[in-house]
Amino acid sequence: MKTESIRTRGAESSGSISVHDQKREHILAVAEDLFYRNGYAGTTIADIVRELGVTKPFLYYYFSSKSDIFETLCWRASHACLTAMHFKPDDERAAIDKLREGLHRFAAANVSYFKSGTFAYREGGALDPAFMKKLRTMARRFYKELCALLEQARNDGELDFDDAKLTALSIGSIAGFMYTWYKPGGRIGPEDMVKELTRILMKIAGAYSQPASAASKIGRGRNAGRAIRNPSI
Amino acid sequence: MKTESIRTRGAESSGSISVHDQKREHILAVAEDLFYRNGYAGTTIADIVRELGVTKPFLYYYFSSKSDIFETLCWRASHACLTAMHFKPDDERAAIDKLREGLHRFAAANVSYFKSGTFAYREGGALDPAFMKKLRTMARRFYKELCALLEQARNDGELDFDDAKLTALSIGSIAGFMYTWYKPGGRIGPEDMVKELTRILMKIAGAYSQPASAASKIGRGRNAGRAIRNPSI
DNA sequence: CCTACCGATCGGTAGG
DNA sequence: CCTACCGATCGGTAGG
Repeated sequence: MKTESIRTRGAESSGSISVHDQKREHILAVAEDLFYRNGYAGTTIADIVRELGVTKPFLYYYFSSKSDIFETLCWRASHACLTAMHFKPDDERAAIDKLREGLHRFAAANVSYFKSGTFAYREGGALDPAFMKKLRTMARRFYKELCALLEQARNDGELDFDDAKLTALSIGSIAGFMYTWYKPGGRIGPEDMVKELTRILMKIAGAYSQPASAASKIGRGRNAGRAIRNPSI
Repeated sequence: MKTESIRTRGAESSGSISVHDQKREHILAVAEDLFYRNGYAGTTIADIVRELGVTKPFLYYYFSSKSDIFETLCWRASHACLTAMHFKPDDERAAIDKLREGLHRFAAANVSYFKSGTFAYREGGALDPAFMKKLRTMARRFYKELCALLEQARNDGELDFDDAKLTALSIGSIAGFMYTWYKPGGRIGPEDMVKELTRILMKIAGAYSQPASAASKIGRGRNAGRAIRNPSI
């Protein structure tokens, strides 16, 4: 497969995965690609088994239904993306540093799960309402955590933005729509893509400065224009 | 069909729309809402006619097929959003000013068509390949025009960004994913939403300063709840 | 784990 | 002979 370079799940990479789980993962990988390309309703069980070279009852031995496969994919990807802003309660770092790390994790998760990361948003009508509710709760927590960090960092004088919620939604949107244009193996490799995306997300938050490695590229002073807008800082 | 949408919109605002076109527009409005909420495959002809309180043959008198309805909606919205960066050849203004106007038009079109603006991306599998090709050509031109303006304005010393294509795609992503969170009648009215979105888009491009008028606070929108369909800028 | 097959529901159209 | 529809049902295909 093409995209497993970034997605390193523990058991899978250590080789201790059972044959049963291997077959399950293969079904999931093929189904993920078909759902990504043709949508939930546009993908039939017959499509999946044809691509796998197996029969329908084979598939139904591993999964109870079409939605079972879809929800498994959906949950994995959404969980990976939406827990990026979780930090341990004893993490005492500055808000701006936690934000930068969290947004980097968020960008990395979205690049890694670019096929299924936003299934929940695009195919909400096809999902079980109870399952959707759990995903919505997780998404709400993500935005709550992101908004809190944004406002803390702004109070610290590190950020410049108007509306926290709208800023957070814009950040989520860049990752959420990435599936329409990102393809692995393109002009920009996955690692550089994550770095660039993180920079753009920090830009939306109105970060005054970038990490030293990136700041060297800027010829014209960033702080000159910003300082005029917010003389209080 | 696809090109008559402009004529229909003009007649709509002047009040001289025929009874035939009124009924056609009513079907489109109901179908747009259902496609938006349940997706293309998740919406049946039976759903649409039930919501309308008519029969299927009534609907098939106005449209030749389910995809005919969908493509009409898709084309209108995509056309409105993706022509935002068109400027007359004799427009001699500075790139930064054209960019700001174009991004404002783009934000306004996406707010106005928040239900159907990104049907083409989410439901590509359901659309006719030839139709999809026309949409992709239009999208490519949008990004080409946007990239050109971005690079011109950067050469003028007005912008600060790394990669033009990635910046343009990020700008498109914010508008493209807005359908997941924007609802008219929310905390921020449509006019303020367009202004704020435009500011955020300019921020991604690395604009050093904002126009004075945009510094106004967002809050109680006067026209909250009324979607702006025809933003003449 | 396959062959064979089901209940239901889909988009689209017949005659009047 | 046209328009604007209605009650009933078509052939094909979906998930299971």
